[in-house]
Amino acid sequence: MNTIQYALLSLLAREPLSGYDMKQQINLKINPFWKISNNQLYPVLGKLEKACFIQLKAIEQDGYRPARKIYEITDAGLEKLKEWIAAPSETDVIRDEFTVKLFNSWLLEPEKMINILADRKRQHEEKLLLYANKMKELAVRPEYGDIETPLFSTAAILNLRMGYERSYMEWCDNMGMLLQGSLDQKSKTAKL
Amino acid sequence: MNTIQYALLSLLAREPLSGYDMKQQINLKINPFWKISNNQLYPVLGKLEKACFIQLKAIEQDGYRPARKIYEITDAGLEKLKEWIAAPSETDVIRDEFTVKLFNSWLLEPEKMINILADRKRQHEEKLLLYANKMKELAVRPEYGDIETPLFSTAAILNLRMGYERSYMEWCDNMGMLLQGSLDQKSKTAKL
DNA sequence: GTCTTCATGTAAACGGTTACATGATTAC
DNA sequence: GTAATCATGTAACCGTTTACATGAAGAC
Repeated sequence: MNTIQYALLSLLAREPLSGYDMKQQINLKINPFWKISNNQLYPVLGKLEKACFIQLKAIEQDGYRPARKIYEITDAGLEKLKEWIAAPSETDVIRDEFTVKLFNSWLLEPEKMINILADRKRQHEEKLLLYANKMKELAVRPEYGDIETPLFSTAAILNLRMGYERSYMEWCDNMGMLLQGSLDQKSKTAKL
Repeated sequence: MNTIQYALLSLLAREPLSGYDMKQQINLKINPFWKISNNQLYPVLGKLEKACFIQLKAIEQDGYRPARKIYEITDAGLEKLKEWIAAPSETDVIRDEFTVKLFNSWLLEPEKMINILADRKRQHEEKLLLYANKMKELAVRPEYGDIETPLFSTAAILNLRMGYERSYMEWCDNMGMLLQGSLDQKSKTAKL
């Protein structure tokens, strides 16, 4: 059992869903947390069904549209999931392409680097706004604040990711100022 | 060309290295930024050599030890690397197993969750200390502060990761207090 | 006598991405 | 008439992990 399989169980622990729904939720709604493609999704659903952690609940047909295979989690699946979440996790290696580029920033003219940092900040600001908007949507729901509802967990993830985006933005600012300061000093020395 | 190949070029842009050295630097020294296994490393080195982005500089033999194949970056490789770092990057999806577990925190007793959060905070504190120590090592070097040296880029990555660890720790604290507050209120109501 | 380090490499399997396929409908 | 949405699925490939192999020296 790998993380993506537990992610699917996590979704079904909240409500019965079709494969299509799960993909949407992972890629869009729960976007801060994982990603999945069709090719992974359908075989993995098959595996989970074979292992009796999920089962087909219904097949919905809405007019001309393709049939929707709705899955639900089984008792065994819920048990498996609960076991997993209680087990300790290592901190994962963050593989961020930008960091590798940053490792080479000394090869770049400071002026270019300042622009790249400004761009980068904008990207993280966008994400922050996205999360903030999702948070606003959650805050008006009546269960908001109740720690025993799924909503609480979703809000917790959003909070975590908002903290990440804010710290990234702060870093962009600091780096930008550092480089700018270095440039200013250089032009001063050149004048003298 | 994928990120790991550019990561190897990045290392060779600083100094000639053997495959073994590169693995050590990626997995240990530059731990905050990527990871590589033998199976990926040696075929990828072969590819880079074939593409003429790196070349064999020397074969060192130190007594009984296996021969070290020292590689260096070519002009073409440096050019390719510079092109890449100037090109814009998307923000990568952060795949963190813990986040998926967090998505299920509503299934867990708050007491257990409080413990998990305390553990998690400890993990990130350890990483923060690790980065802080590396930073101290860099700070005493004479080139420190000069934005045109590799050291500056390394320090920038450490700064970024330290910000990440700090924001994670802060979030752990906030989440812990929220849960604790909710528990206290519950026991109060129970007494009345 | 077993474990670790140095240094190269390979085999097999799993995880994940990109692209394609179907077929009806709605939107521009 | 082209593109997007809904909903399932497959083929081929690339990226990554785990495990194994060699062989000599030094540490416990």
